[in-house]
Amino acid sequence: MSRRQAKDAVFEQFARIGKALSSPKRLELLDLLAQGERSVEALARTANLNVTTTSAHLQALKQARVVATRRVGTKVFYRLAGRDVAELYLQIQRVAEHHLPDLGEARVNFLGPDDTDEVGREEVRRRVRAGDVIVIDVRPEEEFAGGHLPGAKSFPLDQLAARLAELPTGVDVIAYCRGPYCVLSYDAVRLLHAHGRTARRLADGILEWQAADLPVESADVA
Amino acid sequence: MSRRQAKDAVFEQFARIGKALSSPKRLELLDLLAQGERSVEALARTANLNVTTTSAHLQALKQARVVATRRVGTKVFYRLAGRDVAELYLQIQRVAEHHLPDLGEARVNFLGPDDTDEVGREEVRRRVRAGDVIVIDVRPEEEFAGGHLPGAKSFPLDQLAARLAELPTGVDVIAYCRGPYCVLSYDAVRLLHAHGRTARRLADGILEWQAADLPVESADVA
DNA sequence: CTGTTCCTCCAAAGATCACTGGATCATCCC
DNA sequence: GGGATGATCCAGTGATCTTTGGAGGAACAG
Repeated sequence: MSRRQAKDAVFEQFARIGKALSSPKRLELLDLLAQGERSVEALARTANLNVTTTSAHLQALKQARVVATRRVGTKVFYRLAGRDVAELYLQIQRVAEHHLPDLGEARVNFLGPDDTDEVGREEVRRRVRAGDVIVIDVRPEEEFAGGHLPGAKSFPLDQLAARLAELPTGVDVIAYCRGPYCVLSYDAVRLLHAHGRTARRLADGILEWQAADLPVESADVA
Repeated sequence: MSRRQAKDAVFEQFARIGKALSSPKRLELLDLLAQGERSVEALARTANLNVTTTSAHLQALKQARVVATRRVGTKVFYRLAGRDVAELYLQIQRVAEHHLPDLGEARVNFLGPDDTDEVGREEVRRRVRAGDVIVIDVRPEEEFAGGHLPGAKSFPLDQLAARLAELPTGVDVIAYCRGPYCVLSYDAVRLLHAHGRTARRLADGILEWQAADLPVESADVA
């Protein structure tokens, strides 16, 4: 084998990772998997794809070794192959945010106007320790169970309106969800405002929290 | 526009970055650009592509905004759009290295057997400060000029054999080049061994050095 | 203005990829 | 074993991507 061929083979391997990340649907699947393992059918439902297509995309991700599987009965659960994959996904978001002007527009169309206040990670940590704030996790319950901010309470967005009474009045509320491109915390804060509460969003989400090596609680549902 | 469409539009933007990284040739071009700006023709020559194909790939990278251009006379110089792009590329390498078993084989085929000793970044820094080691940069001269390790001397691989006399005997030599997948430092160390010198490689290259926020010298050719 | 250099655009051919519906396979429950 | 569920495999179609040669455009030197 010539050196040129050998060199091509190396870049061919790198490109396997790149190819896995080259489809919007696959990135959406990775986005979901970054929150915890999921069955094929659950992924298909959330990503708005039919099961066959979803399975095909998952096979592509699996061949690039960025996801791994676990079988439980008739279900197959997919998960990210490692933390480095989540970091790679975050880095793509970062580059896109920094260099693609069209993303800003797409973001506003999806998340709505920037009418909610943001809070940084450090402020959240400080005020949770001080106890003068209530942090709510508005993702679906399973994702909360898979890992959440220390001290956070689970208030899935679709239960929030019905469970408003559980939130003490007169205390600042901070909502968070998957990341800066997740609509749940935006909707949650708008809902709380509509009910006269003061509420803000964590600027990013659980993924960035973990990437910053901040502590995460899991399992015991609060 | 429905929420679903808006969400798809966001992932569409992320995928623009992923698509840019989905071709082995484009990754090879990025690998070169990570060392400094280059003209289309120079890139084509080094990557073993014809100019038309190279230009097409560069347009793809440019549309994804991961590279930028600068015109000088009749030449067009391409460069990475930012440090975050270099970090994205490194993260892809990291994920590939960690999860793709085939990469190990491809790597040995390209770089040859693991018969050379490696040195870590910290040891290099320490011994450069102590002055009991000579560090040589075996990349082409232009890349050295674009930025190099503090205290390093430029000994492009193709001049190394002819300039052996300039290297004092009895002092350890450490060679480095672009990164862990760059063949130059491997060849340099083997050449030095063949001439009875003691020589080792820096485990990775200039890119990782910069990513670790270590200082880099530029311009003044030593 | 003319010729040269370097790059980009265009059109065509071949390869690869995404999606779909139907069939098949693995597992579990009864 | 029979039926149900969840996932994968397969074949076909339409779309997209890669590569190539040739034409065209920008900058420059004489």
